Amino acid sequence: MTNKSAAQPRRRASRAGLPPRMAVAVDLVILTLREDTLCALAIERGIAPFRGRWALPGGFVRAGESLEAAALRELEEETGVDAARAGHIEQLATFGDPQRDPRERVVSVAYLAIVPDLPEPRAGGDARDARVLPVATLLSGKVPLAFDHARILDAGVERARAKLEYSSLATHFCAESFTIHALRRVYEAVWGAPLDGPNFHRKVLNTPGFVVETDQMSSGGSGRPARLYRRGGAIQLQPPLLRAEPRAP
Amino acid sequence: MTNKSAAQPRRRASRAGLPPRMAVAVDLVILTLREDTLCALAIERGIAPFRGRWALPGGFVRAGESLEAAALRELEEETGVDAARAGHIEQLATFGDPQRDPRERVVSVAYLAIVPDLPEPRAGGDARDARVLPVATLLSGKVPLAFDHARILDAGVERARAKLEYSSLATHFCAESFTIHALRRVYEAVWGAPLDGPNFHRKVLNTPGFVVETDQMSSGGSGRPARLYRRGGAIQLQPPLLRAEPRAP
DNA sequence: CTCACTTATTGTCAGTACGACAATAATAGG
DNA sequence: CCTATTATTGTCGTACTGACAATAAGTGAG
Repeated sequence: MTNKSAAQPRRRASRAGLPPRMAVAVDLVILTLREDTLCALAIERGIAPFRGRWALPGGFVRAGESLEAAALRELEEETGVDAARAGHIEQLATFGDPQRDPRERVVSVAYLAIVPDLPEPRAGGDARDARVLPVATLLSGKVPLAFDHARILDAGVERARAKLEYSSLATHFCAESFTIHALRRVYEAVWGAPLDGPNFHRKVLNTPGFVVETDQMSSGGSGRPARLYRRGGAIQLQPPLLRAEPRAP
Repeated sequence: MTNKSAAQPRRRASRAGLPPRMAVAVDLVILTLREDTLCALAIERGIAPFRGRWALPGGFVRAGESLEAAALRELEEETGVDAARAGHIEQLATFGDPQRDPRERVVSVAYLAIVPDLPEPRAGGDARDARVLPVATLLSGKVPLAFDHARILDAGVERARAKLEYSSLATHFCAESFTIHALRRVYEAVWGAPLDGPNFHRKVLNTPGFVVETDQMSSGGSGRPARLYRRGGAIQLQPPLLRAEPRAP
């Protein structure tokens, strides 16, 4: 050890000269609504490590491929959904604990994707099975997730919850056109709390650029038909749709 | 192209077997207030590439070192501020464009740090100079930043602006104890807009857990002495301190 | 010591937004 | 035609907001 400082008079030499190389992966939190329940795509791993455990879809970033491109490629590989059909995709956070992958150092950049009407996935590649499962099930601990994927999923769900307040993210859970009621069910599913129908209705319509009216109405259901709306141009909601805390009497 | 699928019967084989390794770095957006102006720490690079250009402080992640540990280590190396004295540090985003570093593929995880009373930095290591410069100057384009650091800095400033609304981040720009006026100057500097003093005062005191009263008063200035407060336990502000849009008459 | 000046803090007030909930509208099914 | 069901609009009291006036409590000049 005595030769260490002698060989490296500049204390940063080892860092600047020889940074360690690491594998870089992307993992995806793909959220969708199934029967008014917030669900995420999960993969049953067919190979070690964590063989047989559920995990988030993901894979390694290729040489010359941007992080976003890797995320979109994985999204399409695992779900068949291309970038156009994905409602929304954004970077979530990066997880780089030295021990998070038992094989070797892997730094994983997590992405959050929202897909309306996610098709039933098919297993393929390293996956033994692939399913859309309720987020509550995946986070309950009864089905332990591989790696640190429980933390990643939790971060994704929290991000979605927060962004519903001040962005138009909720519309990306819906199809091209939707009713205000459907939009409210998105909020209720993601937040896990009921909202007052009439007040929600008014707030959405009073938020400029959130939704735009179409001349079509919903059909088929029981009760009065509802007007259909499309996503408006707004990205940020002004004013935000804050989570209501019940008023004290 | 015809031999591509023939050579790889399993389309994932190359990915699962041989992920490319990349250098992983952390870059820091270190924000502080100097004379009511939002400033960031910048380094004048002493080595190629971008020699002579200003850049954000940062460095490579070491083997066996977590991302957060690398960020804290760089923070201390560049400013002498240890984790305890840093008001706040959080992961910002990860930048991984294949071309962002001309030498080789480098994936950089950016961190946002808030430091009250940032000491005047000293140049060292690869840096020819180190200074605390106004964010407006750094983002004006007059002093082009190295790599994609302008984007990173912009992301950091935007994060800080957003978080002032719904978190107690602003208190981390202040020293241990501070006046409401000082807190307001933080908001005004970061948002770049003046706020109404009396209304701000009331809002801060009506937000539970934002600040806690001390029994001390400010001294020395002209005018009535102000009560000193400390950071409260709240992390999220409920209700949030929304950026006021001027009321239409 | 008194007064002008400066800054901190509290008050006032009208307009607005919100949550709770009532009322009305529009369809389907019997 | 009647009822059940859902959509949409109204009502109302409270709370909050922004604009700004008023008061409190120091400093420094003379």
